[in-house]
Amino acid sequence: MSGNSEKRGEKGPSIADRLSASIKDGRFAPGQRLVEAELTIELGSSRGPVREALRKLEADGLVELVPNKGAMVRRLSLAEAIELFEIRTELEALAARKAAGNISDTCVRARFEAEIASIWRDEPRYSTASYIAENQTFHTAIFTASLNRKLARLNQQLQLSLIMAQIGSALSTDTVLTSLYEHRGIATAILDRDPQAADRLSRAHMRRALDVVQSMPPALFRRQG
Amino acid sequence: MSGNSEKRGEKGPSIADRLSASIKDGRFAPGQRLVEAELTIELGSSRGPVREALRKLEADGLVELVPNKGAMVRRLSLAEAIELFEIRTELEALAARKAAGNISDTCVRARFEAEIASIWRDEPRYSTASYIAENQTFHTAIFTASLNRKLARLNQQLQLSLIMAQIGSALSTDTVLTSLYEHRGIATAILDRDPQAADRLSRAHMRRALDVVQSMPPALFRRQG
DNA sequence: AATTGCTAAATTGTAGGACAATCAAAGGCG
DNA sequence: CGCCTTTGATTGTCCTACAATTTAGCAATT
Repeated sequence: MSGNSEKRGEKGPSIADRLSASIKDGRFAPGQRLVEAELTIELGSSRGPVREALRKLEADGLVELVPNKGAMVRRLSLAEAIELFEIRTELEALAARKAAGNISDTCVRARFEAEIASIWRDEPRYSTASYIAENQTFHTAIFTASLNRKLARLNQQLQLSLIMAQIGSALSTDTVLTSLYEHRGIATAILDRDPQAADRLSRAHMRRALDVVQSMPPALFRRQG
Repeated sequence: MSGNSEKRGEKGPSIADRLSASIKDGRFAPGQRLVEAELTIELGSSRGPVREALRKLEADGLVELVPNKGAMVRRLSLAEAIELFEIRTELEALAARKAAGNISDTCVRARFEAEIASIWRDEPRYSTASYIAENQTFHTAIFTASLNRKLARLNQQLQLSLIMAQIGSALSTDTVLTSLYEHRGIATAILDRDPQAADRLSRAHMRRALDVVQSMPPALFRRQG
């Protein structure tokens, strides 16, 4: 029953990676059920690996797993989004402080500058999708520069991508522009080796982003929060 | 090949729970290899569930999974322990602040007081093992009182239990006593609805605990860190 | 003697089939 | 109309088998 035989020879991305990509792309919509048998066919694999992949994605917070019911693409309630923002505020501020402390290292600085280069572009951001990607890249760059691997891993688990996927469509160009300016401020503080400013600006950025999220139409979130 | 047939009727703890308990108890030593076939016999299950359990424990940071090599009980390097402390400091301070803010709620207060009751006992702590358990209970109580479920889940993933299991044997009674007094200070600040004090005392507690960890013999940690 | 190369064993990764356990909906009955 | 039973779908688990990979041991060469 191996409909596709093209994957024998190559070591392509793992099952979990492919599923993860499908979710982030929106190919699987939030709330959609993920039936093991279907994924087995879709991914050309067997139930064992599919189950393991689902467990991994659950740990990453991308899917919700209900015993004896199955898996579905996770959809955050407003309350959950707020909880995530609270945590993220602290971790992001910590990462920004540490990044500012590490930025004297030539290697760290070079990599950081390269990764955030796109924020200095002045052309307006027409596509919210591309802004979401840029936003993700920027925040990840800070966590990378913190040189705390566990912190960088937690960044993945805090589902910024999920939140953005849920509210992204409702972002105004104004919001995007403000966010961009704040990014520049944070980046400048880090490059200036100013941990205090990096901490302060990072927290201000998160607070404003939370305000934006809270002003979104409730329909974007799962009810019962 | 079901050596044990006692689990058919009852819904006892899951495979992952039993493995997790075995690791935290120290029945499986840090660094020990966990071979799927052996666990299959030991747990009276089959390879499928065992593999899924190992994946879950990896996500919780209890075991290390190397592709095509297998699983081993995780052993932290000193650098990893320090990274975890950095993160934990921020999250614990956040949890303490929020707990202090929520403690006016009668329900939250009652539960919190019940869970931390043991810290008011004045008898000396002879057994480090029981102190480790008491310590874990105390910190978990704070995270619970924060009413941020994601935060409570992260608490589990920050492997306080692993760190304690590694260094526990080398703890002095002096250290234990100091820690106990600091716990009382934090608890008092929370019960007094004083977020600022809870934040400050929590950070001080973590800083001192980190100092203790850093003064431990390096042999307790995995090298290459 | 040390190093290299090869074979063999051990272990993981995956496939596929089978069946019990559980949940959700459909239908029958008072 | 509401409650109960049945039925179907899906997950949870077990089993076997085999390919892929790593590890260890042995042999041969330098």
